[in-house]
Amino acid sequence: MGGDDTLLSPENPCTGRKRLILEELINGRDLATQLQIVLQNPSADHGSVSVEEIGVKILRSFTDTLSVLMSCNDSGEVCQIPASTLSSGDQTSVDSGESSKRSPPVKDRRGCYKRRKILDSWTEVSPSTEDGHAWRKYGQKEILNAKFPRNYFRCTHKVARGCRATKQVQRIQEDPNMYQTTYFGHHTCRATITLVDPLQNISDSDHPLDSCLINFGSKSPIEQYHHPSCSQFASINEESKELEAQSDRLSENVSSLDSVVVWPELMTGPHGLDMELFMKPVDFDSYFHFDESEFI
DNA sequence: GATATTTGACCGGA
DNA sequence: TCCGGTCAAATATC
Repeated sequence: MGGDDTLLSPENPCTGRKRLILEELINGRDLATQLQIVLQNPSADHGSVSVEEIGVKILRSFTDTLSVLMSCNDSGEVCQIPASTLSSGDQTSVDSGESSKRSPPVKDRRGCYKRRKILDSWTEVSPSTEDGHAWRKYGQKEILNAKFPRNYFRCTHKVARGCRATKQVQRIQEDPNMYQTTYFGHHTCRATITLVDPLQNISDSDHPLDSCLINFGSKSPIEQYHHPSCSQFASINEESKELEAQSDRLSENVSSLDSVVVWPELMTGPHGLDMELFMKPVDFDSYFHFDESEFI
């Protein structure tokens, strides 16, 4: 429990991918530098390399990186895309393969899910279940040998923005005034507004990991656990709601890049990636077009 | 009418 | 086979 070092552990299948990601990012950075030089001195002789060629290479680099990231994510976390969203109306075409095992009524799809793997989870004990996020309750279950039922919540923006964050809340038997909340997954619905500040915290701090602790302010839980990948993203203060409104619009465009940017370890690798690349908000869409549908 | 909650059914891992 | 996690229809609330 506690720190999730799965990303760093040797047996983690993502470790090799991380190396690939790093290599691709470094390659992309070098190509971008090369492009910058060419653009700054268009008249100079840069050999046979054209701007278009460099651009294609950069695009390919980003595409490869995203591909590796997506494959890593798929292996570690179960994607629970509802059949309705996959088929978008044409259920029979999608169902042709799986339905051979069992043919439930099309109307009743209850229980059709993949159980979550225990990854990316952390627990908090707090007198309040409030954490600044919008949650929607989707289930309640009596737990064996537990006095109180367990409540299941998912992010309100699950459908709208594909946010897969969920949590389980259970009152503590010994102290009914306290709630044990177990979080699963990150909020991708509003991660974009925290892209700059948390990373700056990391860079400014003498102890980068300290900045990964959750700060709940007045609602601070009695007990906190380190979140595997800087769980400050999971809690946003109330005063940030105005920012949130802006980020909501932005997140629809760049949510697919969240997992790329929030990796602090990418900035501290042996290759010494340029921190500015991550600190400054970059409008990638202005330069590169990503077709997210390719990864779904 | 839209959104949130309740609750029984269902599935899959242990 | 049991139990925990999720789905989705029914119901409640705004």
